[in-house]
Amino acid sequence: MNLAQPIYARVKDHILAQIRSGALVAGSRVPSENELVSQFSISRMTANRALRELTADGFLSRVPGVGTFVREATPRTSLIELRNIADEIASRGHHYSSRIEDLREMMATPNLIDDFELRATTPLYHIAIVHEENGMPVQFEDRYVNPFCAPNFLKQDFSHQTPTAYLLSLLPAEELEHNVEAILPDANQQRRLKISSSEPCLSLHRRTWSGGHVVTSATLIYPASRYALYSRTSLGKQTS
Amino acid sequence: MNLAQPIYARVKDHILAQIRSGALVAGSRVPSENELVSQFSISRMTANRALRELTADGFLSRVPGVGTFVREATPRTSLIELRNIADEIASRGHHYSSRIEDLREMMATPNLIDDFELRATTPLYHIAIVHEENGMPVQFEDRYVNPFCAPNFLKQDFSHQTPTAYLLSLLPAEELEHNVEAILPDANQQRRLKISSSEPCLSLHRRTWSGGHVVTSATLIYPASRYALYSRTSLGKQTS
DNA sequence: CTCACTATACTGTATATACAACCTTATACA
DNA sequence: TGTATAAGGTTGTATATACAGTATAGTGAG
Repeated sequence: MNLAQPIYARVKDHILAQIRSGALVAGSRVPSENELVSQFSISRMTANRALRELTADGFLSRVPGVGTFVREATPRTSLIELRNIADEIASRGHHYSSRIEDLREMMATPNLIDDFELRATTPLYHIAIVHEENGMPVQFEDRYVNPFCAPNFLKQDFSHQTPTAYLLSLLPAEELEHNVEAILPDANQQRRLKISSSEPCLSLHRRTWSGGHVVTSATLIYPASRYALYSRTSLGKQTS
Repeated sequence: MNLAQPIYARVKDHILAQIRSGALVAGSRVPSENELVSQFSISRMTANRALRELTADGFLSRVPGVGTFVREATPRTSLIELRNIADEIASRGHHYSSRIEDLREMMATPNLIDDFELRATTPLYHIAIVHEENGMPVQFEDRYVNPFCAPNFLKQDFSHQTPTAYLLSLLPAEELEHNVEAILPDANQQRRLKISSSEPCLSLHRRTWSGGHVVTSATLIYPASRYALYSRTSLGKQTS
Protein backbone atom coordinates (compact mmCIF):
# COMPACT_ATOMS: atom_id res chain seq x y z
CA MET A 1 0.00 0.00 0.00
CA ASN A 2 1.12 3.50 0.69
CA LEU A 3 4.37 3.30 2.55
CA ALA A 4 5.00 7.02 2.17
CA GLN A 5 2.22 8.05 4.51
CA PRO A 6 1.80 11.79 5.04
CA ILE A 7 3.44 13.18 8.13
CA TYR A 8 0.20 14.40 9.70
CA ALA A 9 -1.23 10.89 9.33
CA ARG A 10 1.79 9.41 11.09
CA VAL A 11 1.31 11.82 13.96
CA LYS A 12 -2.37 10.88 14.13
CA ASP A 13 -1.49 7.20 14.17
CA HIS A 14 1.08 7.75 16.87
CA ILE A 15 -1.47 9.38 19.16
CA LEU A 16 -4.21 6.89 18.30
CA ALA A 17 -1.84 4.02 19.06
CA GLN A 18 -1.18 5.47 22.48
CA ILE A 19 -4.90 5.77 23.12
CA ARG A 20 -5.53 2.21 21.99
CA SER A 21 -2.65 0.83 24.03
CA GLY A 22 -3.88 2.57 27.14
CA ALA A 23 -0.84 4.83 27.46
CA LEU A 24 -3.28 7.70 27.06
CA VAL A 25 -6.61 7.24 28.84
CA ALA A 26 -9.69 9.42 28.78
CA GLY A 27 -8.86 12.80 30.25
CA SER A 28 -5.14 12.48 29.67
CA ARG A 29 -3.42 15.48 28.23
CA VAL A 30 -1.87 14.88 24.84
CA PRO A 31 1.25 16.75 23.74
CA SER A 32 0.68 20.35 22.73
CA GLU A 33 1.26 21.45 19.17
CA ASN A 34 4.62 22.91 20.08
CA GLU A 35 5.66 19.73 21.86
CA LEU A 36 4.75 17.71 18.77
CA VAL A 37 6.83 20.16 16.72
CA SER A 38 9.85 19.28 18.83
CA GLN A 39 9.14 15.54 19.06
CA PHE A 40 8.61 14.99 15.34
CA SER A 41 10.58 17.92 13.89
CA ILE A 42 7.55 19.13 12.01
CA SER A 43 5.93 22.51 11.62
CA ARG A 44 3.17 23.60 13.96
CA MET A 45 0.64 23.65 11.11
CA THR A 46 1.21 19.94 10.59
CA ALA A 47 0.79 19.21 14.28
CA ASN A 48 -2.30 21.39 14.26
CA ARG A 49 -3.80 19.43 11.42
CA ALA A 50 -3.22 16.11 13.15
CA LEU A 51 -4.82 17.26 16.39
CA ARG A 52 -7.63 19.06 14.61
CA GLU A 53 -8.59 15.99 12.61
CA LEU A 54 -8.44 13.72 15.64
CA THR A 55 -10.77 16.18 17.33
CA ALA A 56 -13.15 16.11 14.38
CA ASP A 57 -13.05 12.31 14.54
CA GLY A 58 -14.19 12.46 18.14
CA PHE A 59 -11.04 11.19 19.83
CA LEU A 60 -9.76 14.42 21.31
CA SER A 61 -11.14 17.57 22.84
CA ARG A 62 -9.34 20.90 22.72
CA VAL A 63 -9.59 23.92 24.97
CA PRO A 64 -8.02 27.17 23.75
CA GLY A 65 -5.40 28.41 26.12
CA VAL A 66 -5.34 25.16 28.05
CA GLY A 67 -4.54 22.10 25.99
CA THR A 68 -5.72 18.99 24.20
CA PHE A 69 -7.19 16.01 26.00
CA VAL A 70 -8.38 12.48 25.27
CA ARG A 71 -12.16 12.32 25.15
CA GLU A 72 -14.37 9.85 26.93
CA ALA A 73 -14.69 6.74 24.83
CA THR A 74 -17.63 7.47 22.57
CA PRO A 75 -20.74 5.77 23.87
CA ARG A 76 -21.54 4.57 20.40
CA THR A 77 -21.70 0.90 19.85
CA SER A 78 -22.11 -0.58 16.51
CA LEU A 79 -25.61 -1.86 15.96
CA ILE A 80 -24.07 -5.00 14.68
CA GLU A 81 -21.08 -6.19 16.56
CA LEU A 82 -18.49 -8.11 14.70
CA ARG A 83 -19.79 -11.41 15.87
CA ASN A 84 -18.89 -14.72 14.52
CA ILE A 85 -21.95 -16.45 13.14
CA ALA A 86 -20.50 -19.85 13.91
CA ASP A 87 -20.15 -18.96 17.60
CA GLU A 88 -23.60 -17.48 17.58
CA ILE A 89 -25.15 -20.64 16.25
CA ALA A 90 -23.11 -22.79 18.62
CA SER A 91 -24.29 -20.66 21.54
CA ARG A 92 -27.84 -21.66 20.69
CA GLY A 93 -26.80 -25.28 20.92
CA HIS A 94 -27.26 -25.77 17.21
CA HIS A 95 -25.00 -27.25 14.61
CA TYR A 96 -23.05 -24.91 12.35
CA SER A 97 -22.00 -25.81 8.83
CA SER A 98 -21.06 -23.89 5.73
CA ARG A 99 -20.83 -24.31 1.99
CA ILE A 100 -18.16 -22.40 0.08
CA GLU A 101 -19.37 -21.37 -3.36
CA ASP A 102 -16.40 -19.34 -4.48
CA LEU A 103 -12.88 -18.63 -3.29
CA ARG A 104 -10.47 -16.95 -5.66
CA GLU A 105 -8.47 -13.92 -6.68
CA MET A 106 -10.03 -11.37 -9.00
CA MET A 107 -9.42 -7.84 -10.26
CA ALA A 108 -11.23 -4.97 -8.56
CA THR A 109 -14.16 -3.56 -10.48
CA PRO A 110 -14.82 0.20 -10.39
CA ASN A 111 -17.31 -0.29 -7.54
CA LEU A 112 -14.77 -2.28 -5.57
CA ILE A 113 -12.09 0.34 -6.23
CA ASP A 114 -14.42 2.80 -4.50
CA ASP A 115 -15.23 0.38 -1.70
CA PHE A 116 -11.58 -0.23 -0.94
CA GLU A 117 -10.56 3.39 -1.42
CA LEU A 118 -8.08 2.38 -4.08
CA ARG A 119 -6.71 4.51 -6.87
CA ALA A 120 -6.43 1.88 -9.54
CA THR A 121 -7.57 -1.67 -10.07
CA THR A 122 -5.69 -4.27 -8.06
CA PRO A 123 -6.22 -7.93 -7.29
CA LEU A 124 -8.71 -8.70 -4.52
CA TYR A 125 -9.69 -11.94 -2.87
CA HIS A 126 -13.30 -13.03 -3.03
CA ILE A 127 -15.25 -15.57 -1.05
CA ALA A 128 -18.90 -16.57 -1.34
CA ILE A 129 -20.12 -18.75 1.46
CA VAL A 130 -23.48 -19.98 2.77
CA HIS A 131 -23.75 -20.36 6.54
CA GLU A 132 -26.12 -23.03 7.79
CA GLU A 133 -27.77 -23.68 11.13
CA ASN A 134 -28.82 -27.31 11.57
CA GLY A 135 -28.51 -27.66 7.83
CA MET A 136 -30.77 -24.68 7.08
CA PRO A 137 -29.16 -21.71 5.29
CA VAL A 138 -29.33 -18.63 7.49
CA GLN A 139 -26.84 -16.27 5.92
CA PHE A 140 -25.17 -15.73 2.57
CA GLU A 141 -21.83 -14.00 2.79
CA ASP A 142 -20.30 -12.29 -0.24
CA ARG A 143 -16.95 -10.91 0.83
CA TYR A 144 -13.98 -9.16 -0.75
CA VAL A 145 -10.66 -8.97 1.03
CA ASN A 146 -7.67 -6.68 0.58
CA PRO A 147 -4.69 -8.96 -0.22
CA PHE A 148 -2.35 -6.39 1.28
CA CYS A 149 -3.97 -6.91 4.68
CA ALA A 150 -4.47 -10.67 4.50
CA PRO A 151 -2.08 -12.14 1.93
CA ASN A 152 -2.72 -15.74 2.96
CA PHE A 153 -6.50 -15.47 2.87
CA LEU A 154 -6.96 -17.88 -0.01
CA LYS A 155 -4.95 -20.60 1.74
CA GLN A 156 -7.22 -20.77 4.78
CA ASP A 157 -9.60 -23.61 5.51
CA PHE A 158 -12.90 -21.82 5.87
CA SER A 159 -14.83 -24.94 6.70
CA HIS A 160 -13.41 -24.75 10.21
CA GLN A 161 -13.00 -20.99 10.64
CA THR A 162 -15.25 -18.26 9.28
CA PRO A 163 -13.70 -15.44 7.24
CA THR A 164 -14.71 -12.98 9.96
CA ALA A 165 -12.92 -15.00 12.63
CA TYR A 166 -9.80 -15.31 10.49
CA LEU A 167 -9.63 -11.61 9.66
CA LEU A 168 -10.25 -10.58 13.27
CA SER A 169 -7.44 -12.84 14.38
CA LEU A 170 -5.11 -11.07 11.94
CA LEU A 171 -6.09 -7.45 12.40
CA PRO A 172 -8.07 -5.40 14.90
CA ALA A 173 -11.13 -3.72 13.46
CA GLU A 174 -10.61 -0.02 14.03
CA GLU A 175 -13.54 1.31 12.12
CA LEU A 176 -16.78 -0.17 10.86
CA GLU A 177 -19.30 1.00 8.34
CA HIS A 178 -22.69 -0.62 8.03
CA ASN A 179 -25.41 -0.17 5.49
CA VAL A 180 -28.64 -2.05 5.98
CA GLU A 181 -31.28 -2.44 3.31
CA ALA A 182 -34.37 -4.50 2.78
CA ILE A 183 -34.31 -6.43 -0.48
CA LEU A 184 -36.14 -9.14 -2.30
CA PRO A 185 -33.80 -11.98 -3.20
CA ASP A 186 -32.77 -12.58 -6.78
CA ALA A 187 -32.78 -16.05 -8.29
CA ASN A 188 -29.30 -16.94 -7.03
CA GLN A 189 -30.08 -15.85 -3.50
CA GLN A 190 -33.36 -17.78 -3.54
CA ARG A 191 -31.46 -20.90 -4.49
CA ARG A 192 -28.67 -20.40 -1.97
CA LEU A 193 -30.96 -19.59 0.96
CA LYS A 194 -33.77 -21.93 -0.11
CA ILE A 195 -36.40 -19.22 0.10
CA SER A 196 -39.17 -17.97 -2.15
CA SER A 197 -39.04 -14.83 -4.26
CA SER A 198 -41.54 -13.12 -1.97
CA GLU A 199 -39.54 -13.46 1.21
CA PRO A 200 -37.81 -10.17 2.02
CA CYS A 201 -34.22 -10.24 3.21
CA LEU A 202 -31.94 -7.96 5.14
CA SER A 203 -28.87 -6.94 3.19
CA LEU A 204 -26.09 -5.85 5.51
CA HIS A 205 -23.10 -4.29 3.83
CA ARG A 206 -20.11 -3.91 6.09
CA ARG A 207 -16.71 -2.36 5.51
CA THR A 208 -13.94 -2.79 8.03
CA TRP A 209 -10.89 -0.60 8.44
CA SER A 210 -7.59 -1.36 10.09
CA GLY A 211 -4.37 0.60 9.92
CA GLY A 212 -6.00 3.09 7.61
CA HIS A 213 -6.87 0.47 5.00
CA VAL A 214 -10.16 -1.07 4.05
CA VAL A 215 -9.49 -4.65 5.07
CA THR A 216 -12.67 -6.18 3.79
CA SER A 217 -16.01 -5.35 2.27
CA ALA A 218 -18.79 -7.84 2.78
CA THR A 219 -22.44 -8.17 1.93
CA LEU A 220 -24.42 -10.42 4.25
CA ILE A 221 -27.90 -11.54 3.26
CA TYR A 222 -30.31 -12.70 5.97
CA PRO A 223 -33.74 -14.14 5.20
CA ALA A 224 -36.24 -12.11 7.21
CA SER A 225 -37.96 -15.16 8.59
CA ARG A 226 -34.78 -16.52 10.09
CA TYR A 227 -32.93 -13.49 11.35
CA ALA A 228 -33.24 -9.97 12.67
CA LEU A 229 -30.58 -7.51 13.71
CA TYR A 230 -30.58 -6.48 17.31
CA SER A 231 -28.67 -4.12 19.52
CA ARG A 232 -28.98 -2.61 22.93
CA THR A 233 -26.80 0.34 23.77
CA SER A 234 -26.16 2.26 26.92
CA LEU A 235 -25.32 5.88 26.36
CA GLY A 236 -22.97 6.86 29.12
CA LYS A 237 -23.14 10.52 28.38
CA GLN A 238 -25.18 12.66 26.14
CA THR A 239 -23.19 14.17 23.32
CA SER A 240 -23.76 17.80 22.51
CA MET B 1 -25.02 32.96 15.77
CA ASN B 2 -21.38 33.63 15.43
CA LEU B 3 -21.08 36.82 13.45
CA ALA B 4 -17.30 36.70 13.44
CA GLN B 5 -17.25 33.42 11.56
CA PRO B 6 -13.89 32.22 10.24
CA ILE B 7 -13.29 32.68 6.55
CA TYR B 8 -13.03 28.97 5.78
CA ALA B 9 -16.41 28.44 7.46
CA ARG B 10 -17.97 31.13 5.31
CA VAL B 11 -16.62 29.45 2.21
CA LYS B 12 -18.02 26.12 3.41
CA ASP B 13 -21.40 27.70 4.06
CA HIS B 14 -21.37 29.33 0.66
CA ILE B 15 -20.84 26.02 -1.10
CA LEU B 16 -23.27 24.16 1.15
CA ALA B 17 -25.92 26.79 0.46
CA GLN B 18 -25.47 26.27 -3.26
CA ILE B 19 -25.84 22.53 -2.81
CA ARG B 20 -28.95 22.93 -0.68
CA SER B 21 -30.51 25.45 -3.05
CA GLY B 22 -29.94 23.17 -6.00
CA ALA B 23 -27.54 25.50 -7.74
CA LEU B 24 -25.02 22.70 -7.37
CA VAL B 25 -26.42 19.22 -7.88
CA ALA B 26 -24.77 15.84 -7.45
CA GLY B 27 -21.92 15.54 -9.93
CA SER B 28 -21.57 19.28 -10.41
CA ARG B 29 -18.12 20.65 -10.38
CA VAL B 30 -17.45 23.07 -7.58
CA PRO B 31 -14.94 25.90 -8.00
CA SER B 32 -11.32 24.84 -7.83
CA GLU B 33 -9.14 26.08 -5.03
CA ASN B 34 -7.61 28.72 -7.26
CA GLU B 35 -11.02 29.92 -8.39
CA LEU B 36 -12.09 30.29 -4.77
CA VAL B 37 -8.89 32.23 -4.15
CA SER B 38 -9.98 34.75 -6.78
CA GLN B 39 -13.66 34.81 -5.81
CA PHE B 40 -13.11 35.37 -2.11
CA SER B 41 -9.67 36.97 -2.13
CA ILE B 42 -8.33 34.33 0.20
CA SER B 43 -5.23 32.18 0.18
CA ARG B 44 -5.27 28.76 -1.39
CA MET B 45 -4.68 27.07 1.97
CA THR B 46 -7.94 28.54 3.24
CA ALA B 47 -9.82 27.36 0.17
CA ASN B 48 -8.16 23.99 0.55
CA ARG B 49 -9.31 23.70 4.14
CA ALA B 50 -12.91 24.50 3.22
CA LEU B 51 -13.00 21.91 0.44
CA ARG B 52 -11.09 19.35 2.46
CA GLU B 53 -13.51 19.58 5.39
CA LEU B 54 -16.55 19.42 3.14
CA THR B 55 -15.03 16.28 1.65
CA ALA B 56 -14.48 14.78 5.09
CA ASP B 57 -18.10 15.60 5.89
CA GLY B 58 -19.20 13.61 2.88
CA PHE B 59 -20.51 16.41 0.73
CA LEU B 60 -17.77 16.58 -1.87
CA SER B 61 -15.45 14.25 -3.68
CA ARG B 62 -12.07 15.32 -4.97
CA VAL B 63 -9.95 13.90 -7.77
CA PRO B 64 -6.33 15.07 -8.01
CA GLY B 65 -5.61 16.61 -11.37
CA VAL B 66 -9.29 16.88 -12.24
CA GLY B 67 -11.37 18.80 -9.76
CA THR B 68 -13.86 18.75 -6.92
CA PHE B 69 -17.41 17.52 -7.36
CA VAL B 70 -20.64 17.31 -5.42
CA ARG B 71 -21.23 13.84 -4.11
CA GLU B 72 -24.38 11.85 -4.55
CA ALA B 73 -26.58 12.63 -1.56
CA THR B 74 -27.39 9.22 -0.16
CA PRO B 75 -30.33 9.40 2.21
CA ARG B 76 -28.96 7.44 5.11
CA THR B 77 -30.13 7.17 8.64
CA SER B 78 -27.73 6.54 11.40
CA LEU B 79 -28.42 3.23 13.05
CA ILE B 80 -27.36 4.33 16.45
CA GLU B 81 -27.91 8.01 16.85
CA LEU B 82 -31.32 9.30 17.71
CA ARG B 83 -31.68 11.65 14.84
CA ASN B 84 -34.63 13.72 13.97
CA ILE B 85 -35.97 12.82 10.56
CA ALA B 86 -37.13 16.39 9.97
CA ASP B 87 -33.60 17.72 10.50
CA GLU B 88 -32.20 14.98 8.35
CA ILE B 89 -34.49 15.88 5.48
CA ALA B 90 -33.80 19.58 5.95
CA SER B 91 -30.06 18.90 5.87
CA ARG B 92 -30.53 17.50 2.40
CA GLY B 93 -32.18 20.76 1.42
CA HIS B 94 -35.52 19.05 0.99
CA HIS B 95 -38.91 19.94 2.34
CA TYR B 96 -40.23 18.07 5.34
CA SER B 97 -43.91 17.54 6.01
CA SER B 98 -45.93 15.07 8.00
CA ARG B 99 -49.42 13.66 8.25
CA ILE B 100 -50.75 12.64 11.64
CA GLU B 101 -53.04 9.64 11.40
CA ASP B 102 -53.67 9.06 15.06
CA LEU B 103 -52.97 10.80 18.37
CA ARG B 104 -54.78 9.59 21.48
CA GLU B 105 -54.65 7.80 24.79
CA MET B 106 -55.23 4.07 24.94
CA MET B 107 -54.84 1.15 27.31
CA ALA B 108 -51.74 -1.00 27.09
CA THR B 109 -52.19 -4.34 25.39
CA PRO B 110 -50.30 -7.39 26.71
CA ASN B 111 -47.56 -6.86 24.11
CA LEU B 112 -47.21 -3.24 25.17
CA ILE B 113 -47.12 -4.21 28.85
CA ASP B 114 -44.07 -6.28 27.95
CA ASP B 115 -42.56 -3.51 25.86
CA PHE B 116 -42.87 -0.96 28.64
CA GLU B 117 -41.87 -3.38 31.39
CA LEU B 118 -45.14 -2.77 33.20
CA ARG B 119 -46.93 -5.05 35.64
CA ALA B 120 -50.48 -4.27 34.72
CA THR B 121 -52.28 -2.45 32.00
CA THR B 122 -52.05 1.33 32.19
CA PRO B 123 -52.90 4.17 29.83
CA LEU B 124 -50.36 4.89 27.10
CA TYR B 125 -50.20 7.61 24.49
CA HIS B 126 -50.15 6.62 20.85
CA ILE B 127 -49.20 8.50 17.72
CA ALA B 128 -49.20 7.33 14.11
CA ILE B 129 -47.52 9.71 11.73
CA VAL B 130 -46.29 9.62 8.15
CA HIS B 131 -43.12 11.61 7.46
CA GLU B 132 -42.74 13.05 3.98
CA GLU B 133 -39.77 14.35 2.02
CA ASN B 134 -40.77 16.70 -0.76
CA GLY B 135 -44.30 15.31 -0.43
CA MET B 136 -43.17 11.68 -0.79
CA PRO B 137 -43.75 9.40 2.21
CA VAL B 138 -40.42 8.16 3.48
CA GLN B 139 -41.20 6.84 6.92
CA PHE B 140 -44.21 5.60 8.88
CA GLU B 141 -43.85 6.05 12.62
CA ASP B 142 -46.01 4.05 15.02
CA ARG B 143 -45.11 5.19 18.52
CA TYR B 144 -46.25 4.55 22.06
CA VAL B 145 -45.25 6.88 24.87
CA ASN B 146 -45.19 6.42 28.62
CA PRO B 147 -47.48 9.14 30.11
CA PHE B 148 -45.45 9.08 33.30
CA CYS B 149 -42.41 10.37 31.39
CA ALA B 150 -44.16 12.80 29.05
CA PRO B 151 -47.54 13.80 30.55
CA ASN B 152 -48.15 16.62 28.07
CA PHE B 153 -47.40 14.55 25.00
CA LEU B 154 -50.91 14.71 23.57
CA LYS B 155 -51.01 18.51 23.77
CA GLN B 156 -48.00 19.02 21.51
CA ASP B 157 -48.22 20.30 17.97
CA PHE B 158 -46.45 17.56 16.04
CA SER B 159 -46.77 19.31 12.72
CA HIS B 160 -43.92 21.58 13.81
CA GLN B 161 -41.90 19.23 16.01
CA THR B 162 -41.42 15.53 15.57
CA PRO B 163 -42.21 13.20 18.48
CA THR B 164 -38.52 12.27 18.63
CA ALA B 165 -37.48 15.90 18.95
CA TYR B 166 -40.07 16.57 21.63
CA LEU B 167 -39.12 13.56 23.72
CA LEU B 168 -35.41 14.27 23.41
CA SER B 169 -36.02 17.82 24.61
CA LEU B 170 -37.74 16.44 27.69
CA LEU B 171 -35.50 13.55 28.62
CA PRO B 172 -32.01 12.35 27.73
CA ALA B 173 -31.92 8.96 26.08
CA GLU B 174 -29.91 6.75 28.39
CA GLU B 175 -30.41 3.44 26.73
CA LEU B 176 -31.53 2.34 23.30
CA GLU B 177 -32.69 -0.94 21.91
CA HIS B 178 -32.97 -1.54 18.19
CA ASN B 179 -34.44 -4.40 16.28
CA VAL B 180 -34.24 -4.34 12.50
CA GLU B 181 -36.23 -6.61 10.24
CA ALA B 182 -37.07 -6.83 6.58
CA ILE B 183 -40.78 -7.04 5.93
CA LEU B 184 -43.29 -6.85 3.15
CA PRO B 185 -45.84 -4.12 3.79
CA ASP B 186 -49.41 -4.98 4.66
CA ALA B 187 -52.33 -3.20 3.04
CA ASN B 188 -52.31 -0.28 5.48
CA GLN B 189 -48.61 0.30 5.09
CA GLN B 190 -48.89 0.12 1.30
CA ARG B 191 -51.51 2.83 1.41
CA ARG B 192 -49.62 5.05 3.85
CA LEU B 193 -46.28 4.83 2.10
CA LYS B 194 -47.70 4.67 -1.42
CA ILE B 195 -45.81 1.52 -2.32
CA SER B 196 -46.64 -1.80 -3.87
CA SER B 197 -47.04 -5.08 -2.03
CA SER B 198 -43.79 -6.36 -3.50
CA GLU B 199 -41.59 -3.57 -2.23
CA PRO B 200 -39.66 -4.73 0.84
CA CYS B 201 -39.38 -2.39 3.80
CA LEU B 202 -37.09 -2.00 6.76
CA SER B 203 -38.88 -2.25 10.05
CA LEU B 204 -36.90 -0.59 12.84
CA HIS B 205 -38.23 -1.12 16.31
CA ARG B 206 -36.69 1.13 18.94
CA ARG B 207 -37.19 1.34 22.66
CA THR B 208 -35.72 4.22 24.63
CA TRP B 209 -34.99 4.28 28.35
CA SER B 210 -34.52 7.23 30.64
CA GLY B 211 -34.47 7.27 34.41
CA GLY B 212 -35.03 3.55 34.52
CA HIS B 213 -38.30 3.75 32.61
CA VAL B 214 -39.16 2.83 29.07
CA VAL B 215 -40.01 6.26 27.73
CA THR B 216 -41.19 5.23 24.31
CA SER B 217 -41.47 2.29 21.99
CA ALA B 218 -41.62 3.02 18.31
CA THR B 219 -41.80 1.08 15.08
CA LEU B 220 -40.42 2.92 12.07
CA ILE B 221 -41.15 1.59 8.58
CA TYR B 222 -38.88 2.63 5.73
CA PRO B 223 -39.54 1.69 2.11
CA ALA B 224 -36.40 0.00 0.81
CA SER B 225 -36.30 2.10 -2.31
CA ARG B 226 -36.22 5.34 -0.38
CA TYR B 227 -34.06 4.66 2.63
CA ALA B 228 -31.26 2.60 4.02
CA LEU B 229 -29.83 2.51 7.51
CA TYR B 230 -26.26 3.58 7.82
CA SER B 231 -23.69 3.76 10.53
CA ARG B 232 -20.00 4.32 10.75
CA THR B 233 -18.24 3.66 13.98
CA SER B 234 -14.73 4.29 15.15
CA LEU B 235 -13.63 1.78 17.70
CA GLY B 236 -11.24 3.56 20.01
CA LYS B 237 -10.41 0.29 21.64
CA GLN B 238 -10.82 -3.23 20.55
CA THR B 239 -13.99 -4.94 21.68
CA SER B 240 -13.95 -8.64 22.29
C1' DC C 1 -2.82 8.43 -38.18
C1' DT C 2 -0.42 7.15 -34.00
C1' DC C 3 2.52 7.61 -30.37
C1' DA C 4 5.35 10.18 -27.27
C1' DC C 5 6.09 14.30 -25.11
C1' DT C 6 4.85 18.72 -23.04
C1' DA C 7 2.25 22.22 -21.04
C1' DT C 8 -1.29 23.13 -17.95
C1' DA C 9 -4.55 22.73 -14.32
C1' DC C 10 -5.77 20.61 -10.14
C1' DT C 11 -5.30 18.41 -5.76
C1' DG C 12 -2.20 17.05 -1.71
C1' DT C 13 1.12 18.04 1.51
C1' DA C 14 4.58 20.67 4.27
C1' DT C 15 6.75 24.80 6.02
C1' DA C 16 7.57 29.41 8.00
C1' DT C 17 5.37 33.24 9.62
C1' DA C 18 2.01 36.15 11.73
C1' DC C 19 -1.56 37.65 14.63
C1' DA C 20 -5.61 36.97 17.66
C1' DA C 21 -7.91 35.00 21.56
C1' DC C 22 -7.78 32.52 25.70
C1' DC C 23 -6.13 30.73 30.18
C1' DT C 24 -2.94 30.27 34.00
C1' DT C 25 0.58 31.81 36.79
C1' DA C 26 3.73 34.95 38.51
C1' DT C 27 4.76 39.60 39.67
C1' DA C 28 4.28 44.32 41.04
C1' DC C 29 1.78 47.59 43.36
C1' DA C 30 -1.43 49.76 46.54
C1' DT D 1 -3.64 41.18 52.00
C1' DG D 2 -5.83 42.03 47.87
C1' DT D 3 -5.87 43.52 43.26
C1' DA D 4 -4.31 44.80 38.89
C1' DT D 5 -0.91 43.76 35.48
C1' DA D 6 2.38 41.32 32.84
C1' DA D 7 4.31 37.15 30.92
C1' DG D 8 4.15 32.87 28.82
C1' DG D 9 1.92 28.91 27.01
C1' DT D 10 -1.99 27.20 24.35
C1' DT D 11 -5.28 26.89 20.60
C1' DG D 12 -7.34 29.11 16.28
C1' DT D 13 -6.96 31.19 12.03
C1' DA D 14 -4.87 33.18 7.77
C1' DT D 15 -1.25 33.88 4.44
C1' DA D 16 2.61 33.14 1.14
C1' DT D 17 5.40 29.82 -0.66
C1' DA D 18 7.08 25.50 -2.33
C1' DC D 19 7.12 21.07 -4.27
C1' DA D 20 5.00 16.53 -5.51
C1' DG D 21 1.62 13.70 -7.83
C1' DT D 22 -2.16 13.12 -11.10
C1' DA D 23 -5.12 13.78 -15.09
C1' DT D 24 -6.09 16.00 -19.43
C1' DA D 25 -5.46 18.51 -23.62
C1' DG D 26 -2.62 19.78 -27.06
C1' DT D 27 1.59 19.47 -29.92
C1' DG D 28 4.93 17.59 -32.75
C1' DA D 29 7.62 13.72 -34.71
C1' DG D 30 7.55 9.57 -37.04
